[in-house]
Amino acid sequence: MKYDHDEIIEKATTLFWQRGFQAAGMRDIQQALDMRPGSIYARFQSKEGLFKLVVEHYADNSAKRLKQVTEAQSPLDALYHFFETALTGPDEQRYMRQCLLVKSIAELELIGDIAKKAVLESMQTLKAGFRNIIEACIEKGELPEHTPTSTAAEWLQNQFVGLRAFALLQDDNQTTIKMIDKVIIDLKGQWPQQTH
Amino acid sequence: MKYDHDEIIEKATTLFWQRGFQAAGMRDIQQALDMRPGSIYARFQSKEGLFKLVVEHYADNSAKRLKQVTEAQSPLDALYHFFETALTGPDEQRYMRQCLLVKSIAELELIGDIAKKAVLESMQTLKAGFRNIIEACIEKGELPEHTPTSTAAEWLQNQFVGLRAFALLQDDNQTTIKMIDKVIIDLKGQWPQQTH
DNA sequence: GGTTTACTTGAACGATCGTTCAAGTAATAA
DNA sequence: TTATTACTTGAACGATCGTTCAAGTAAACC
Repeated sequence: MKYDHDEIIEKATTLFWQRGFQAAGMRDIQQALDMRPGSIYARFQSKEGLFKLVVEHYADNSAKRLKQVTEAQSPLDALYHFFETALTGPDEQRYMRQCLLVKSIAELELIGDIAKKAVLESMQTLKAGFRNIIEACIEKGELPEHTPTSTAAEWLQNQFVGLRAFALLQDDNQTTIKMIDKVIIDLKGQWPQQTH
Repeated sequence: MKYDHDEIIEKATTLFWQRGFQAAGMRDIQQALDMRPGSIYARFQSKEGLFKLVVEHYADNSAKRLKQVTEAQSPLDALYHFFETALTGPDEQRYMRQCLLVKSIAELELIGDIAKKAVLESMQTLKAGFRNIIEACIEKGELPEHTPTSTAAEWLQNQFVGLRAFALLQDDNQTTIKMIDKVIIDLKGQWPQQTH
């Protein structure tokens, strides 16, 4: 085995993150990984098989970072910095502002069933991660007791998705930070009632 | 001229909306429009040229609907219904839940410069539309005077983007409506201060 | 030492991509 | 009536797509 597995996955992650599944051609992949087609197919069976591993690797990484937020002394502060880091990176890493999973959802129909399943399951994993953060905030008294955990988790993930699309187009970090501030304000704010 | 221009654009819009720019192949387009390649190229010069017209048509349409919201007796109620309509359509029109522009942003790098410009300009148009709605709400006393118009407009557009991605994956309309309720609550809520 | 296993190479495959073009048609202008 | 214009047709182009495969290499196991 000539090539290191983790190194391959990381290089592939960068490429798919920058270009998306469809636009990253096999020849791009071959060049990025410095591997010949036969090697890639012997290991990963197909472009989709490689992408599936990339998605899982990405989701694992994201889940780990959300867990760190949960375990911080102030989960709410940590959440703020998590958003800030994800959304205001340097320009040469601008592609990272877009969530790989969300980007993949946009092209979900042409990805293939195996990787599609991996994407949707990863979204569920992240949602659970956001939920844990909310619960940690309540436990530490940073959010009111009556905060509807499940709804707030879905809402928070949703804010994250929206902000990543927003930050991708945004040149001014100050504006992005203002949006993050608003998220924190609204997180502490009112929630819709069950009854209509 | 055998084919009606508006009809062509509308059929093309449906196809691009469902599939995206990249995934909609020329042969799909030929079939959807019932036109041969030569006809398409004589009129639109390229796939990108057709897509540009589709984007502009879509943006015009959206802008028109936002203007109707602005002119309603209760812009805030109208805004609510605008969100509801866009996000909870029937299942066979699920593709419409995704904003064509946002979907296009995800594949902005492989679209070509002409259509790319059209997409970004259309986003600006819609942002202006949201801003007008905010101003109308303030004028009618449905939102506080001190609401920061520009920030709120960007925020509102951002919520819309996030919700469309959310609703695309969401089977339960009740959950989506809860999210819309939250948007309206937060729109009336606090806004981040300039100072840090 | 021989066999197996896991991986690697790179030329080549068929399919599909966006696009071109010579030729045809029908309406309008001169 | 002829020329021009705007559009239409469908076969075909070269490029690129994801993938295959026969052949080679190197470490592991018996």
